[in-house]
Amino acid sequence: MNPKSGGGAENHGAAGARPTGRRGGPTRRRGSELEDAILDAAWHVLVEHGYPGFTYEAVAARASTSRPVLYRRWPQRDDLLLATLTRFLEAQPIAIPDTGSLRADAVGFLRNANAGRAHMITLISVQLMDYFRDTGTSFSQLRDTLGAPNRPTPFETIVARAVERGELPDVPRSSRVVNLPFDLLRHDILMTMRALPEESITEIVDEVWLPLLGAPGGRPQPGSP
Amino acid sequence: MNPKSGGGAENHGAAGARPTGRRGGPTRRRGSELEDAILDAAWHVLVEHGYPGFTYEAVAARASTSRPVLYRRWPQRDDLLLATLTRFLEAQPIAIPDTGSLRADAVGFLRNANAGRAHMITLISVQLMDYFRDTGTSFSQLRDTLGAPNRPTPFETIVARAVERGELPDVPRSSRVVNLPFDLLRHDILMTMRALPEESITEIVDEVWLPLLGAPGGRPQPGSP
DNA sequence: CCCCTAAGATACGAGACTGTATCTAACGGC
DNA sequence: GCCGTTAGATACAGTCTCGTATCTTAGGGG
Repeated sequence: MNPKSGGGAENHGAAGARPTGRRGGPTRRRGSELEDAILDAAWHVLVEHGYPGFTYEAVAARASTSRPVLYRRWPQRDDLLLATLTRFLEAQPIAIPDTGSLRADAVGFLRNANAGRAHMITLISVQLMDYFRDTGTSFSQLRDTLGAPNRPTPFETIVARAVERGELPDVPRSSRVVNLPFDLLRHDILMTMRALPEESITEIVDEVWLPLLGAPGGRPQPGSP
Repeated sequence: MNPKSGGGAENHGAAGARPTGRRGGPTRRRGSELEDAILDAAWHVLVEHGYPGFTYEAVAARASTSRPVLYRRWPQRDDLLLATLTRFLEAQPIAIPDTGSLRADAVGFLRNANAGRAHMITLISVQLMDYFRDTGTSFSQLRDTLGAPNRPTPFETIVARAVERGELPDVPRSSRVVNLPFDLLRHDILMTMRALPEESITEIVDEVWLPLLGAPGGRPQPGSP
C-alpha cells in the first residue's frame, strides 16, 4: 500500500520494509509486541554502536518504527536506556558447572563467562563510563550495589566444592588467589574488547591458577618453611 | 594561492579584534608555542568531557583559536587524539628500579606505576571506550601504537635481570606469568578507578607472582602460619 | 459495523559539529 | 621597512539528531 493519498504520505525509501515476515498485508504491531520489538532493537543498537549511537533515530530505524512511537513511551533517552538494560541484564546468570573436577569447573565457568558476558562487559564499560565519570563511582561499586554482597563468588563456590571432594586441602586462601581467573578474564576482555580465545582460558587455569592452588598438574610450591 | 586577485572583496565582518585580546596586547602564538597550547587544551577537553566531547569545536574554543588552525595540523580527529595522547603519555615513563632483588624490583615498579599511571589509565579507559568502539581497536592496540611494539615489557626486564643474577632459573616463562603483576594492577585500577593501596601491591607480588615464579623469598601464603 | 486509540509516516525548526573556503592582520625573516 | 607566512575570524553547505506537531490508517472494542 503505497498510494500517496492526499497530503504528505510519500515514501522516502530510506525506511525499509519491516521484517515482519508477513509480506501480504501491513501488520501493525501493538502493545507489548511492539515494545518488545523496540527494546530488542534498542539492545542491538547499543551493542553495535554503543551509547553515542544509541539515538532515537537509530533505535526507531532498527525497530522499523518512528521516533514519535518511542517518545510516547520513553520521553527521555535515559528511560529508554534503562528499560533496555534492565530487560536484558536481568536474565542470563553465568552457569557454574559441577563436573567433579576442579580444572573442568574452572575452565567451564570461564568459557561460559567468556561467551555470555564478553560483549556485555564491553557494552557496560562503553556506556557506563559517562556515568562513572559524572558520579565518581566505579565498576566494583556498581557490582557491589547490584549483586548480593555476601553471596560467594563463582570461584569461591568452585574451590569450596573441590575442597569438599578432597581435591584441594582445606586451608584458608586469599580472595585474590581464588578469584584470580575471573579477574584475568575480565582484564583481558577489557584490554582487547573481545571474547578470549580458548587458549587464553586454559592458559589462565593451567599456567596460573592451578599451580598457585598447588593442585595436581601444577607444580606444588613448597615456599618458605 | 589566491586565484581571484582582483575583486572578491566580500564583506566578512568588520572589526576583527580577536577575543583573546583579554590577555592584553594582540599576542598571536605561532609554531610550537601554539601547538603546545592546542595540545594542552585538547588534553583538558579529553579529561573533562571524554571522547564524545573531544571535538574540533571544543578544542579550538578551549585553546582560543579556530578550527581551521587545527585542521591544518591534524586533518583527522584521530591525528589530534593520537598527538594529544602521545604528548602526555610519553612525558612520564615509568621508572624500572634495579635494586638487585626480584621482589624489590617488582614492588618498586608497581609502586611507580601505581603512583604515576593510575590517573592516566583510568582516564584513558574512561574516556576512550567510545573511541575504541568507533575504530574497532582496543586499549592493547593503542598501547602498541604509542609504544614500541618489540620493546621488552617492564616485567620482562625485571625477570631477565633476576635470571642474570641467578635469582631465578633460566627457564622459558609464559608472557602471561611474567606480566601478571602489571595486568593485575591494571585490572584493579580499572575496577576501582583509583590507585591501589600498598597492601594490594605486596599481595600481588608475594601471594601471586613470586610463588608462581618459584622464587625464594616469597612470603608464605595464608594457611601456613 | 462503526469508532476511537494508537501505530506509523512525514514535516519542521533548532542546534551541534564537520570540512572547507575566504578574508584580515600579526609576526618574523630578509 | 617590505613581504611572505599563517594565525585567527568568519561564512557556508551539509549532515545528524532532537523534540514536537501534524496527518493517515490499521486494528481492536463496543
